Amino acid sequence: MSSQSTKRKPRSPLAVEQVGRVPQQGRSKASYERMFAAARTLMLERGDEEFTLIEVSQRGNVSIGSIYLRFESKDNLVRAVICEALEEIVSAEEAMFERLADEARDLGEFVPRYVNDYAEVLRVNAPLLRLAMRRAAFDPLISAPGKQVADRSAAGANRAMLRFSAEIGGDAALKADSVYHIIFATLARELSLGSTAESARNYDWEPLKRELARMCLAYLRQQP
Amino acid sequence: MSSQSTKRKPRSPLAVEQVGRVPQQGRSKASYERMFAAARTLMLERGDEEFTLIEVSQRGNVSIGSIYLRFESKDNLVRAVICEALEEIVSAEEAMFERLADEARDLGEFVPRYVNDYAEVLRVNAPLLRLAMRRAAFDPLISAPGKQVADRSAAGANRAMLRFSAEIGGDAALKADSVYHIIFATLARELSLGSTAESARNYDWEPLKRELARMCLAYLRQQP
Amino acid sequence: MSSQSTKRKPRSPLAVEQVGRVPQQGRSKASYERMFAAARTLMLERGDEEFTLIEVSQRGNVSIGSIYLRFESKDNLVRAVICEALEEIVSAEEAMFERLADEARDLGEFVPRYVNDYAEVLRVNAPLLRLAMRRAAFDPLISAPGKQVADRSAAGANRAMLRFSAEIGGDAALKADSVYHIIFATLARELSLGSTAESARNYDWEPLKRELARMCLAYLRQQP
Amino acid sequence: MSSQSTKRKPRSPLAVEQVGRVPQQGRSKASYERMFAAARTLMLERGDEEFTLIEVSQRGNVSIGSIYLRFESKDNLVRAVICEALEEIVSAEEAMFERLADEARDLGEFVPRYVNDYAEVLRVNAPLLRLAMRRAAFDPLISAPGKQVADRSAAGANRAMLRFSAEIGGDAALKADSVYHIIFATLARELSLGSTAESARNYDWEPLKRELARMCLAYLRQQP
DNA sequence: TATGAATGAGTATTCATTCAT
DNA sequence: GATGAATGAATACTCATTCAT
Repeated sequence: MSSQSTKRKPRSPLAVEQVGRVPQQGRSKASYERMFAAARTLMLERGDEEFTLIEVSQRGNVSIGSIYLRFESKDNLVRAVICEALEEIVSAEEAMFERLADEARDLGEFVPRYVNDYAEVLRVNAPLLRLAMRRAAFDPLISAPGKQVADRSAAGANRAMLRFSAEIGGDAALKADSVYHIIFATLARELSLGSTAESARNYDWEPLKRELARMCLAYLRQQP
Repeated sequence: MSSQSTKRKPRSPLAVEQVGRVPQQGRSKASYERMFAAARTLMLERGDEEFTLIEVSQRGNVSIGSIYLRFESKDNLVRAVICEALEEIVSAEEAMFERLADEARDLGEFVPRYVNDYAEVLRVNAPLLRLAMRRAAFDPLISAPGKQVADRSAAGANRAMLRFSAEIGGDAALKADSVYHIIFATLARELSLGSTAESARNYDWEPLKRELARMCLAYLRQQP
Repeated sequence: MSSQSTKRKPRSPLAVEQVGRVPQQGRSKASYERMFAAARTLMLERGDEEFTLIEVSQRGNVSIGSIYLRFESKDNLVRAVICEALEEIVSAEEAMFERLADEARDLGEFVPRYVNDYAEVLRVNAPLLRLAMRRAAFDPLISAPGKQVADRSAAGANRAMLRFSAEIGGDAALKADSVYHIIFATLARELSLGSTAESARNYDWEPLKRELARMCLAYLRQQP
Repeated sequence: MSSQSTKRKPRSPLAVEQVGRVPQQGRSKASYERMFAAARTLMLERGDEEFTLIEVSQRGNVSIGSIYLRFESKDNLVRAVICEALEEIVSAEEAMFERLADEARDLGEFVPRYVNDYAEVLRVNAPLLRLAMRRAAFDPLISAPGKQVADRSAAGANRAMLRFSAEIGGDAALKADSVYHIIFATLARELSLGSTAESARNYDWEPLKRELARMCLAYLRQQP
């Protein structure tokens, strides 16, 4: 009703906000940003738990107490960093789907572009996404929003593909869903989302994406 | 086949041996087995580092000192357990390929069976494989043998598929390799071999395998 | 009796006032009351130090700074609450002695009534009295007024008993003083005023009071 | 049956032993003694929790880890010290009762001696007994053995008095029990067992004991 | 060989108090 | 007067590794 609800974009489509309150005022905000950034940097350098609050305090130039003023625990600080990354991914995907909707006129155009663009979204966010997935394995406060992100992703991809259902032979919904899973699994693996053994991939990234798209297209178009 | 296989049983096709010496004699061997088994059990219960050498000592009924006599460090003990699991996987895969060679007469028979059987091999070994992949992300002494296992796996799959290269349209080698990667990625993801966020998968396992096989077949058979 | 009692209501017969200034005006006073009440409640719930000024600030709806404006420290806030309780005890005892003076006509009437009524006064104030005694063990700012309360108590009891000195055999003053000490010690113990090990007393309260009175009477009346 | 059960005095009549294992061998034992003594000293200097494990480690010349080898936690270390004190009190009381049994021929001899001797037992052990009683207020692992000690004490005193029941007028058992409670309460209070406000007692100790004994005797002998 | 007691560095968290606004 | 965000010192506990016996 008020101006509030009309102007603002709905912050966080994820149920993620509860972890750490963002202060709104100037100095406060700045100190919040510093500790958040310090934590983020350290997490990227070392892994999601391999850092000390003392380090955050020193790098971020904030007192230990300040950290506890915003985040109830080290865990919550870690979660906040991860959740922010999840939100960024959601935004990036949304932008990607909008772009694809304009550009792709048929399945043959859509699939390769989707594979490429989605790969790019994941690649850009891979470092924190890796931490997110690792942590989701044991932390429900990460697996829940993580699941949301994954579901959105799947839903977006399915919706996009089903715009071309006329081109799809057989059970279009089933095929689209399978395609999404296989694409995500392949890209995730290539980006070592899930910390794989062969992290230093020597298999070529570009050919894989191309063949992956071909495979999906062949499958989608195939009549039963 | 090689001279290697005639003289002694081919212990560890992997370059893994440096990690912990297996004593050949009775009492020593028994105590080695006990500490190894205790560590393996604890790793499966809690994760690859979430146990204490004291716990190994108690459960395995061996002294702390004994453990250090066989394994230079806790890390090496963990590595030994993981490497043994990798070897088991290699064996299981070899058995699988032999079986498939007898049973599958054409690509249409081979691909679905391979997907199924490989899925089973991975599923059975998933718990330790998960630990292996997690650890490989930061421990070169695991990522190296892990890479070997992966390469063997890929090579085996490629070789098997190329027996039917006549049925494959276009660049058979490229396609086979792509297929292998995509199958592995999809199965690995489904088994959470990389600790994914959506660990409690609600997507159906059986349909995915079926569609995965269809996709691969459609792709392989497709003429350029 | 004295000039003191005519001009103003005898606020605090104890040398306790230094601890926290009570503001006289409306809003200020109200906020003082709220923080005081919040502290008192928390102390009764958790013990005299087991609460946080942040909790006082939240429950009492006052800012941390306000608390420091009235009380120089957390310790002083605690002291203020305890001292108020001591004053209440003094009032209750004075009322009790006035009542007893009217009702008790001889030693045989006085002693049992005194034991009963004093027990009641202590019982009602036991929760904060317990905190007072605990703290007096190490805080001179509590032990001093605590001593005053105890001395008043002893003096009142002695004075009352000595009204019946004709009935007392031998050194009436010594006997009265001894009786007071023994009565207080026994009641205090029974009320766990001093945090005793056997806090859940199973010994019966009523018989003890009766026998305690008998013991005191037998002693007081006994000729040397 | 074995020599074990005949030679050894039954260690710890209290169910207290579970808190911290006493090592039996030389060097181990010595280090145990050092950390125990250091903790005891610190507790007497500062109170039962007002010390740091680092201090124990330094004063006792043992590593922090060693402390945790014997005591699972700081709390358990504190408990062990307190429990040992409780056991000493039990021994001292037993010795006292044996002595009194030989010396006291009638109630008139027994009561004053008992008051004196019991006062001495409590006085000697007062410092740790104070800590014991304080802690018993919130720690069941102390209140339980504390209750045992108190019950033994009461039972011993009752038994001793009832040897002279012929001299006691009326309900001897009730009177004896009342006398015990009142004596203990009075002595405990005088020794500030329970951290009293007037810790620096100026009332005379000796007269109180004398009058306390008189009071009890007058009461016990009084015919109903 | 085998033992297992001893070591001690390393870290998340709390909360009374201050002081810029 | 009033506020409440910021401070930072202080402390129990873990566990891989060593080495005297």
